[in-house]
Amino acid sequence: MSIHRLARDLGLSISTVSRALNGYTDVAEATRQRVEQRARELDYQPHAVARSLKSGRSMSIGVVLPIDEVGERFIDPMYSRLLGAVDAVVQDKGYRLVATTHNVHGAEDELALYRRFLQARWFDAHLVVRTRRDDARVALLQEADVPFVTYGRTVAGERHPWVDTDNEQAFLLATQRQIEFGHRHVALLNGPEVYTFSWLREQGYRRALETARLLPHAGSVLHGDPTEKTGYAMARQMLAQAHPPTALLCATDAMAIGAMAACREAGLVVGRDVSVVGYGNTETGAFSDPPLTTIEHRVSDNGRLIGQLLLARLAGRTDAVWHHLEPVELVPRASDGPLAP
Amino acid sequence: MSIHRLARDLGLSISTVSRALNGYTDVAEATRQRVEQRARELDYQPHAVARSLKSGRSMSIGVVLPIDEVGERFIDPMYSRLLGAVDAVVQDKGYRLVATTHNVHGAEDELALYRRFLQARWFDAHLVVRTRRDDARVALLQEADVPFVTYGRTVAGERHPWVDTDNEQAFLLATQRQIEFGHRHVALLNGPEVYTFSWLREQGYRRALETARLLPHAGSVLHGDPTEKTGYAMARQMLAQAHPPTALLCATDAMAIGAMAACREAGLVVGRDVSVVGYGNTETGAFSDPPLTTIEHRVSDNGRLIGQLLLARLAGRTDAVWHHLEPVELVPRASDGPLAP
DNA sequence: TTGAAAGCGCTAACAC
DNA sequence: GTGTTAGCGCTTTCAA
Repeated sequence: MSIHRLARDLGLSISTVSRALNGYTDVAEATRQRVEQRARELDYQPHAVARSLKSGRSMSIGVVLPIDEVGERFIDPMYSRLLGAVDAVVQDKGYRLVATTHNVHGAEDELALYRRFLQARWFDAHLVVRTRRDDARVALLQEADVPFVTYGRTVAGERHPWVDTDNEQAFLLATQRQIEFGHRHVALLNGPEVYTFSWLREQGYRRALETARLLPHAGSVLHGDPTEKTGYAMARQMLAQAHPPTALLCATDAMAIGAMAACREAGLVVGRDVSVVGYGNTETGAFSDPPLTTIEHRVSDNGRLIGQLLLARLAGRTDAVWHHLEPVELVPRASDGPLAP
Repeated sequence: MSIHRLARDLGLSISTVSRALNGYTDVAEATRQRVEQRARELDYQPHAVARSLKSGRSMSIGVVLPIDEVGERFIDPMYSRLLGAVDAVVQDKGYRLVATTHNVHGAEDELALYRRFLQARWFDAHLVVRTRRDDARVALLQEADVPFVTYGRTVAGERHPWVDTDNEQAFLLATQRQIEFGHRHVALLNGPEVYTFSWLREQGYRRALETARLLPHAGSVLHGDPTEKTGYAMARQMLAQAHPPTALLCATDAMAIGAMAACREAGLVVGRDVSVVGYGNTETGAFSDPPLTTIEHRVSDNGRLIGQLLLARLAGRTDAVWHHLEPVELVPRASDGPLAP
């Protein structure tokens, strides 16, 4: 059903039909009624592509989701919550958040993918996740002058809108807590080094140690994928040291689940012999044994704010709040505790 | 950079440029070289929307992902693996899998969303996930005569392409195993009743009981969201019965994690006093305490096959294998075992 | 081998 | 208040 057929059916010109349907005032009320009625009956929907070509806007916002090396899994399930919240907000203005995947080890590199999207004008705006400190995607988007918001900061942060959780504060809190528990050797099982969030978390960790006049032990910071498997492997490596750490701070709850398994395997009781802390406050952590001490980072709130920022940019507004650092909260549970004497 | 500007820059007509770039043979080789060279230099990309309007194809495949009641989370993280695999396959033919979300409790119902997509011709093909036995989306897609593949079966299964895991066999295996362990009261903590997979799993469960000449106890099948929280709540309810079950089969690993927490809370040792089995073979289950006995269901293989089926349908081929029931495998670990005497 | 021109379905300026 | 018409950027027929 095209506007052409609808117009013919009604004995009107297509322009009149178009105007009736798009809320123009210079259409007789009776005509509008008739058109709307018939459009509903015939289940008419304007052809999205044709409308886009004419208007120059696709009414969709793109986000590229990273897939890990085996091409089988979004790096972190929390993206689900983030995207759901963004979508809910932008929907009100007729926009749609559409997600595509990028296989980290696929043929095309991520930057080329962005370039294609930008030049083909696929999206009216972009959401960039999993930022790097020096992020080429940001440079690309800035150059193309297309609206975008990043989830996570970059070194160019003052020149683009971003929303982020306070990663530094999160690991400052977690580290301080272990120090207060009497731990002197605290290890950080961090995420991949290239990402801003990993860098910030390490900053928080180091700052807490410094404040307590502790020196980070050699080899007490490891980097790797935020998965159970990696958390397990890292924890094993840590515990095999001559002087193993007594507290393990993990970049995600998933890593902490893996780390706890390694501790059990080494005959340690988590929460008594060794402290383990996660990040993300997932349900899994809440129901693990022992329940996982973790960091709550309100992903949905971040998503909603990102949605609002995107809408503001799409509306050409530059006066909206450009940056938001979401505070975090430590959720104390049973996986950490005082250093055993 | 439009084809117009590129043509002007080259001193050629846009039609010649178009043909040179699209592999037509009636273009002088020298001209083609020159055009391709310059296009690369100027980083020309055809406008995706314009091309779509002309060709009638968007080169994208849509999938609508369900978001749960709080609008914050894809119902199941395994979708990530599925979509990654599908995307990897269809990319080879220039297609792109794009995911949009649907909030189960949002303003617009899912069917209306599909109707909009179909009439606006957003996608060349659709992937339908989380099927119901009588699925209105399937009827809609069939009526619209647009290529689609479902992940999961429907009652109309013989008339549309689908890929599914053998849910029935999975729970037949899991139930049989408990019966062999000596359990006589096996409970099923199932997913939401409306979905085909829940129905099939219950079929498998009942079939195993019947074969062993056991009657399912009253109230030994519950339905709910596939989350840790729900698994926990259901298990609590089960264990509070006068004659509680000694084995709990869960629709997902996440539910099983929750169920195990409830067992611990009731003072039961999982794997000794009570059996718990999950489904999905997630990393979390592998590293839980005790490690979770579960069902492996090769999501990525399914995704690859779905991709191939979609491509076949998009190419107008109807001779391709239309249905695929992927076999499952039970992964024995320590969360279940012989009935304590 | 190349260029002119039609047209995909729609919106919006302009004419009546 | 309504119709005619010119594009949006591209592909593809047709004529040269």
